[in-house]
Amino acid sequence: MSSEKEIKERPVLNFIEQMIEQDLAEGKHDGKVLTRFPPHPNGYLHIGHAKSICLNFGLAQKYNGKCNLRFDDTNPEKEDIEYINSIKEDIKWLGFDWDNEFYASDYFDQLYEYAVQLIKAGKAYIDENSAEQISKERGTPTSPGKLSEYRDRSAEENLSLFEAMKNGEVEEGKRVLRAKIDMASPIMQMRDPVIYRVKKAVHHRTGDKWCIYPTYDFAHGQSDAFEKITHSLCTLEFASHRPLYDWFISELDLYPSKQTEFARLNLSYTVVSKRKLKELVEDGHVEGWDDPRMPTLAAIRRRGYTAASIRNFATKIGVAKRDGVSDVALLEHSVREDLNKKASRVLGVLDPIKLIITNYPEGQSEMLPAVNNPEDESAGKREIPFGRELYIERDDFMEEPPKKFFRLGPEKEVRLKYAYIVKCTGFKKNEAGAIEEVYAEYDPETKSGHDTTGKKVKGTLGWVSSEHAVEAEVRLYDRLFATENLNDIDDDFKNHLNPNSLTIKANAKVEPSVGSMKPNTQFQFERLGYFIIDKESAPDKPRINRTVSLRDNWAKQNK
RNA sequence: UGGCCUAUGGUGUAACUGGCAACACGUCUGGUUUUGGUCCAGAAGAGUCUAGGUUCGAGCCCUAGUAGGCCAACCA
Repeated sequence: MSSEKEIKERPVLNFIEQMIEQDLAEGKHDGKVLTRFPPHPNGYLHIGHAKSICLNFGLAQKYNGKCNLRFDDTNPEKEDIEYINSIKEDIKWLGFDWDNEFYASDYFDQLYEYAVQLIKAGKAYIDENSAEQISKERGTPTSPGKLSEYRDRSAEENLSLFEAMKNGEVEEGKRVLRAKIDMASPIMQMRDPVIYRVKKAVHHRTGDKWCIYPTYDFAHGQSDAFEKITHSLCTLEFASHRPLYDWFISELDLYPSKQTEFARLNLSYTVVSKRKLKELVEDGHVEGWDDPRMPTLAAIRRRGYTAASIRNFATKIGVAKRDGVSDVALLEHSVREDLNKKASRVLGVLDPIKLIITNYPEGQSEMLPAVNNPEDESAGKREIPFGRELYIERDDFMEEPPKKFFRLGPEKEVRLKYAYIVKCTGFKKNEAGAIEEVYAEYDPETKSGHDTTGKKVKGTLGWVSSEHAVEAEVRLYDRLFATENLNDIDDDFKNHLNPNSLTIKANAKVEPSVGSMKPNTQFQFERLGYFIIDKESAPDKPRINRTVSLRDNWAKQNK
């Protein structure tokens, strides 16, 4: 019995946690765990980065370690300070804080010294071939490369040539520093990789101090080592760089940080690639990087996803080496789960039609108490106005309803949430044949909370008093793409965009309390979904974004 | 004529390191409900890529295949 219990309670560890616990058990790194999140400040963070952030910061928390934020800024041509700020904002929003804020550029001096050291040891040389020539001589994965004609220069000559590079005496593309390793290696990265190149660009931090910059391979591993990172986690595509990562650590006798690769996140019905996202923005398929349909953290936040829901999602998808596609349904489940407990409920009508209670006195209205959150009693109550003329959802009335339709139709009875039971007595159509008004009679004895009739109805409808309603613009978002797995296609991914990813309900009617909500307030429109007041909402006409719809068994049945 | 990685329900992960394949999402039933939400109860769905081998016993180990991914930027 006890063993059975132990099994159940045994924590499920991913392969990285298993490795760390083994390292800890063996007393490696003095029992320390130091990770880092190393973004390249050349774009906005997306949900895939969130996985990495949760992993790196989460590991540090779990094992009482630390996690650095390090900007991998080795290419001044592509980087921008704007991105640095947005990256920091996103990480903080996700609920994490870094131990140190570092930049690869902090290490440029040291890196330069290491390059010199390599040259002196005969382990690096200046190549004067063009990029094209170098590429050609590198060979292919199945055939060995050719030795560069410059490979065997003396250390002295390399040194002075390198110094000339550093001093700005060399044009871009004319000379590079290469590590001298093995041009026949089956690992392409080991075929004398370029480790320094000339770039006469102003760096956002070092200004014009340098006109040569280290490549990723010469900067990343060393930066890890300088910071004494114990576990350097990166995505699968860097696996073939690991031998080189280790080579530098060994040749330069550095702290033995260990690189471990895990599968990046793929999400169904969207793309998670900076390049592709950029294309969507630039081609105008979305309104910007924070268009709520985008998988960027800025967009997700604007859409109304909570940080907790993203963290929970990251936990649920786990970490492994096999690359697959996670289901957005799990992401959606994660927000619903979080918001169900936190979001206040309000009434709103997206696609309004009039409902007139013909036996309710004209000019009269009353305030009715409504529960703010049935999942959280402490959220309290509020009062909402009821009157003779209401708006209800167009979908909630059918002229010829099927038997399982629990809403309004001729002769049908429903409860108006927090109010009365009403019975439909008729309706009016316009010339086009669309329903314009629905008529009903209410039973005063069925007032919510005071119903003495014992009457039972199958359906409950949301409504808004037309006299008191606030008009709002509601944006309904659907999946950005119509294709589930965008990795499987062989045509342009933009052909798979979902044409209905955005629906704007320009004249939604919402209960008065919504009118005074501040931007970024989240709530549930009962029976409809979770929503957020957009950050650019206008006070006179709220702009509201739908985060996610509620699960809807009725809609499912009717598919 | 290469190297590295991966393969478990529809999806994502587990399987105490060799002992009846589990959890979550999704799907489907039923119940509760003044949200067709939540919640509760339950069901279906894989025999672990294939073929051999080791073993009393293999998803885990070995061999050979197969399939997929990554590697040939002066990107990261």
